[in-house]
Amino acid sequence: MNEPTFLILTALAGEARHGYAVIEDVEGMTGGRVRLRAGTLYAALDRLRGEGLIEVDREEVVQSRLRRYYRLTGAGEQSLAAETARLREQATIAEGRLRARRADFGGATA
Amino acid sequence: MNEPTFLILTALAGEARHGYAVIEDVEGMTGGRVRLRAGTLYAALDRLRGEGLIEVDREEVVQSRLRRYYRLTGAGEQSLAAETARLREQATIAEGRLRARRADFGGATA
DNA sequence: GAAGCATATGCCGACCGTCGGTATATATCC
DNA sequence: GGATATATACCGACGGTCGGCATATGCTTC
Repeated sequence: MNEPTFLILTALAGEARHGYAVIEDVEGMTGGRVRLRAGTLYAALDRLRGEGLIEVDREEVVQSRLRRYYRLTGAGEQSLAAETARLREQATIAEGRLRARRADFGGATA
Repeated sequence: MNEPTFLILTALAGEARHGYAVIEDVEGMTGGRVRLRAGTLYAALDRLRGEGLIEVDREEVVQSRLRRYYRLTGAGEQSLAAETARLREQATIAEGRLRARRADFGGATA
């Protein structure tokens, strides 16, 4: 799973959100580092819907603008949980190796 | 940074390794889940070298087969550390939301 | 009142990185 | 002799993201 996809799923894990709200939530979540492009977001939303990881929650019209809200499905929740566990494992492995490296003073042990 | 790239960097964080050894280390590290394709690996190795994140450590000939060993550069180490921190942060955010969700019994609070 | 920005969805071509296969070559195992 | 493991490398195909554009409305600023 790629980063944008993971972030979109995480945004929807909080609560049902419409597309633009996902962009904003992801931006806040990443400290401004990631601002999803419209093309990326809506393509991913369609794809994720096709995969059954998210579904349309409801549609609202606010100030004559459509808002389509999405929510995580059970499969989406499981998928996000699995991906999160994977991320954590990989981070732990990488951190361990990085730490061992530094204990070496850059490789000059002797 | 994509997963294969991250895993390659992590493999080289342990010690200098040649291409095929990276494939094996990544396979072990992921519990057999990820077996890098030759195309993916060598393309990534070339790219990473171009970006200055890794460099050739040495070359050996074992049983008339060439082994080109790569190692992480200082920039590569920093890059991997930053990526690892990012992974951990995102995992923490996602976990928090998933936990909050479950505390809700799937949204039916009332 | 025009310009610019935020909101909101959506399409499109370009690009990057990975996949999957193939090529090449040697050694080992059955 | 054929399959598998080792080891590097190239290639076309594909998927997903980028970046830009289109569309439309409302709000703010000048």
